[in-house]
Amino acid sequence: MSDQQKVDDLDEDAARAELERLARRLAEANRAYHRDDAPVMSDAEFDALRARNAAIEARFPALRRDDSPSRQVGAAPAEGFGKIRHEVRMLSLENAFEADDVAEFVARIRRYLGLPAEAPLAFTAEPKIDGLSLSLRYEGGVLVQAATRGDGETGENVTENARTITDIPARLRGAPDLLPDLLPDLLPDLLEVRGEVYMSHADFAALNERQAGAGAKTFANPRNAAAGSLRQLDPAITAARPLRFFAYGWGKLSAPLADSQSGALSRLAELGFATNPEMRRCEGLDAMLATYRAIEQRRATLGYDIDGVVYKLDDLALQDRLGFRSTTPRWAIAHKFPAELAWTRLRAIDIQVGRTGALSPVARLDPVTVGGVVVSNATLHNEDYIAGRDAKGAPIREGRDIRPGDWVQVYRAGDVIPKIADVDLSRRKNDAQVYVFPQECPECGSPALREPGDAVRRCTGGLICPAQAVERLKHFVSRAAFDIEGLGAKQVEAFWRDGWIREPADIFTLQERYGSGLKQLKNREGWGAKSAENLFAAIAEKRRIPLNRLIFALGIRHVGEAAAQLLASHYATWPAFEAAVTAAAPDTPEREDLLSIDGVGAVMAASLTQAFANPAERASIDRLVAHLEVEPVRRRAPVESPVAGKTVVFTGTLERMTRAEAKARAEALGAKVAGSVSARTDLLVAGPGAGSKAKKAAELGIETLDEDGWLALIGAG
DNA sequence: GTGCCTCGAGTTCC
DNA sequence: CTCGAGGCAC
Repeated sequence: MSDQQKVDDLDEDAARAELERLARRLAEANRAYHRDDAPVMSDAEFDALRARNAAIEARFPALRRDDSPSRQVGAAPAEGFGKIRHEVRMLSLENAFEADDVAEFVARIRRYLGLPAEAPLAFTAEPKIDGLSLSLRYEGGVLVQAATRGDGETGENVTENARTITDIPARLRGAPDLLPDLLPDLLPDLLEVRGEVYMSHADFAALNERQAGAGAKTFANPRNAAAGSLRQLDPAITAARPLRFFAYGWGKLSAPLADSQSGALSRLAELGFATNPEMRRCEGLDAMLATYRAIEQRRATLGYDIDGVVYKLDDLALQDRLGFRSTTPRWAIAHKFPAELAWTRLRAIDIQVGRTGALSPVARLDPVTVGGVVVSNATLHNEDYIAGRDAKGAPIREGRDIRPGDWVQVYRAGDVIPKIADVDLSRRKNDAQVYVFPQECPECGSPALREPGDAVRRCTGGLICPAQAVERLKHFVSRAAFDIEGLGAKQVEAFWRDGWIREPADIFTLQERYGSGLKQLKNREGWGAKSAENLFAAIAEKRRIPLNRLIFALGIRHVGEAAAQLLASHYATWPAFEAAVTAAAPDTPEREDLLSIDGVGAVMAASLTQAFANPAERASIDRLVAHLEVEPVRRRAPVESPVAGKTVVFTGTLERMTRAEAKARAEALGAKVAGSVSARTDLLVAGPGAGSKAKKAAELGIETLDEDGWLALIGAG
C-alpha cells in the first residue's frame, strides 16, 4: 500500500499523485467531521495523514498544492495569526447601567429622528453573551474567512479554528453544491455574519476537569476558556474544545437580509446559524425593561454566561438614518447587569507617572476574586477620588475617604477595570492615617502641580523625568503610532534601562550602534541572531510612515489619534504641518488656520505650538524626522456626489431632517459641514427662520438653497 | 453660559 | 472601559 511507502523512496510522480489523494481524503474527512458531524476516520488516523502530507511536501516543496491540507489546517505561521482588515468596522456598544439610561437612549433616538414621544418605536432585546466576537465571511454561500474583532479595524485570521465550531456552518443552508447559477436567487453572494463565540457552563466545567486531569492549566472562567481555545495555533486543539456560536448581526452584505433587525435574525437562522432563543421584539421602553428583568431572572438557568441585555432599534431603515458615532452605533445599547462586588483589604497606595506626567494612584489589594478573575490592583483615579470627592467637589461614597489598611469593596467596571466602590469605616483601625497625595514626582522629584480646574496632578519634569520619557517611548511604538513589531513596552523599558534608547530617534540608529561591533543586540539576553535581524527589519520597515501616525506618535498633549488624523488631512505633508505649527504663535494667520480646522480648538492649538516652540522637544523631533520618509496623507477615496469636497453650512429650521442627521448625511457624501458662514463656505442650506447667516451668505455671494433644493441636489427624496 | 458629543489619557488582566 | 475635558451647537 503506497500509504506505507517511505517518503524517501517516493519519486516525483508518485509524490504528486499521493499529495492529490491526501488532499482529497483529508478534505472529505474534514467535511464529514465538521459539516456532517459524522467522522469517517479516527483523530489519530487524521493526524497521521496530515503528518504524511507535510513530510512529502517537505521533501518536494514545489509540489505543494494550492488546496493542500497544510495550507488549510495548521497552516498558521508560528509567529501567530494573519491580520484581517474588517471591511465594515466591528464596533462596541454603549453601556446602560440603569433603567434611566435606557430611557434616555430611547428618548435620544426619538429626538434624533424627530419622532414624537407617542409614535411607536420597536426594539429587539436579547442576552449579551459573555464571549468574544467573531466575523464570518461567506462568499457564494461558503465560509471563506473568520476574523476576531481585534481593535475593530483589524482582527486576527482564525478561519481554520472557526471551521471546527459546529454552530458555524461551512456552507449556508441551501447553498447549492452544483448550481452556482441559482445562487443569487437563494442566497446572498457575500455575507458577513457577526456573532459571539462562547462556552457553556457544562462544557467549561468538563474542559477544566480534563485539563486538570492532564496536568494542564485550568481556565478562570468560560470567557477566558473560549478566548484561549479560539486562539490556538493548532486548529486540532480548537476542534477538541466545545465552542459554540450565536449570530447577532452582520457586516458587509451584497444584499439586505431583511428590513428589520428581527427579520434579519430570522433570516440568519434560516441560513443555518444559531440565534439566541431569548430574543424578543419589544414595542417601547416598558416592554424592553420587562424583557431585561425576565432575562435577568433566567440568567442562572441559561447555561452560559451573559452580562446584560442588548437593545437594537428594529427598523433597519431607521438604524441607517441614525448611523454611528466614532466607536458605537447610535441605534443600539447594552443594558448591563449590576457588577459583582467583593470586599478585600487595601494594602498600599502607589503612584504611577504617565506619559503626560499625570500622577495616577493605584490601589494594591489583597488578591480577591471578582467576576471570575483574581484582582490585586485597582485604579484610584486621582487625589479627589481618594479623598471622597468628585471633580466638582461633590461627595462620592458619601464623602468617605480611602486609607491604606482599609477594607474596600471592589468591582470591575464594565467587567474589566477594577475599581473601588466603597470603604467599610466600621473596620477601620483607629490609627489609620489619612492618605497624603505626594506633591513631588516620585520618579524624578520635580514638583507635581495641579492646574486650577484640573483633576490630575502632573509632574513638571518633562523630558528629564525618566518615567515620562519611557512612557512617551512606549506611546511612540504603540499600535496606533509606529507599531514596530518586536519592540513593545517591555523591550522599550529594557533598552531604556541600559541607555540604548533615550528618545524616538535612537530607535532608528539602533542597528548602526548595536548591529555589529563590541556590544551587539544579538548577544543580549533573550536575543539571538534571528530575532535581532527581525527587529532591525521591523524598524527599517517603519522608516516610511504615514503623516497621521507620526503626528500621533509625537505624544503631544490633547493630540490623540483622531486629532492627528484631522491635522494630517489638513496639512497633507510633514513640511507643511511643521512649518504651520512652528509659525502658529497666538494672533498669527497660521494660528487662525489651525483653529479653522473643525475639531481643533484653543487648547489643542496652544499645546501644539508649545511643543514645537520648546527647544529640547523640537530638537528631538527634528532628529527623529531626519530618519524618516513621511508619507503624505492619502486623499480619502473621492465620494461620487455633487457636494464632495464642498463646505456646507446649515441654518434655520430644517423640517425634513434633524440638524445632526443633515450633518451626518452631508459628511457621508464627502462634504465638510461648518458652523458659520465664511469666504470658504461653498453652500448655505437655509430653512425658514434663517437670519444673520443667510444675510452674510448673500453678501459674500454664496450659493444658497432651501431644504428641498438640498435634498434634490444630493438625490434624496 | 449650558449641555451634548467625542476624544484623550490612564487603567487591569489574560 | 471610564472619567475628565475639549469642542461646538444652541
